[in-house]
Amino acid sequence: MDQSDIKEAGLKVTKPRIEILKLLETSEKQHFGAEEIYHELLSKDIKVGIATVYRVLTQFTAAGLIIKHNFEGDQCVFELDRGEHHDHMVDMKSGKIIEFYDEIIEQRQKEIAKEHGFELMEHSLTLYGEFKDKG
Amino acid sequence: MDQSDIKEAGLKVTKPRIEILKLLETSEKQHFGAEEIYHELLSKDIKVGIATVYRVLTQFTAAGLIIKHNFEGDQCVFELDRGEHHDHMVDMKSGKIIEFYDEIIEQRQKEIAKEHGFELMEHSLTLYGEFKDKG
DNA sequence: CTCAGTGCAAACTATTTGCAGATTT
DNA sequence: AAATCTGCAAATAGTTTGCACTGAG
Repeated sequence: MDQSDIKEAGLKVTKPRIEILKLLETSEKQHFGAEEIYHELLSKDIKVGIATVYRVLTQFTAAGLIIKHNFEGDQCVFELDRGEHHDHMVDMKSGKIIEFYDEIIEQRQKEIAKEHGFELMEHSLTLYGEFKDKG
Repeated sequence: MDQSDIKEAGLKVTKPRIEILKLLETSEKQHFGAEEIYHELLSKDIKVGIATVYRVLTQFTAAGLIIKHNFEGDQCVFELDRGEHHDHMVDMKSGKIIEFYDEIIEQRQKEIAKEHGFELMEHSLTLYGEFKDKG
């Protein structure tokens, strides 16, 4: 359950932390901006400060509970780290984000890094475009 | 020459524009942050305001003369658009950036987009890590 | 001469931080 | 009780904008 993840991260189990993690775990939507999380909580009558949201997100990111993304645009986006790496496709009209994983690309990245004497630590691949309507 | 590119973009040929473009065209370094460009010009006794640097970079980006990147971290990075698409490897220690291009990855991206009914407009692939010393 | 461009300072947006009081353990 | 956490407001960093003046065409 939520609580244990928080505890294992060396953090006290507090309301804001429980609620933020719960939101990320149980929402259909997977990607949230900080302000978005903040408003989401407020709308559920959970009182938090935006500063706390940012602090918690930073701590969760450091603890590896969540992942922080720097997509195009001004604000960062967070998602639960479910342990399975994936990349993203971002719909520039609707803002919708979907995930994908491609073994060939993953492999090539490793090879390219190796060819360049580059120790690969992480990578970010994002496709920007638009989902075509299916009907 | 510089001037014509600026003119073709529908912009007047002014000192700040000429100098910013020249810097990007002639520097060994290919990637610059806005503040970095600003200080680079000041150090050459070219007086500009930081606001002008931002405005010019925005206009050049809109005109397709340069490309704006959102790497990890707080600030955007600009580089001349030499017309050849490429991705980046960023050394997280030194900040050094090198470019690469891989046809296999490019192809896979197109295929993946197609499979998802996604009209691909642009993409961003960045590898983060560290260059290993060669000696 | 006209309109776009510039510098400055003020405004903004996203995010961070100091601090005193509140909570977790 | 001790240490961490929180909310608030103030501070930052990067970037943008309003405005009166300057400069390109």
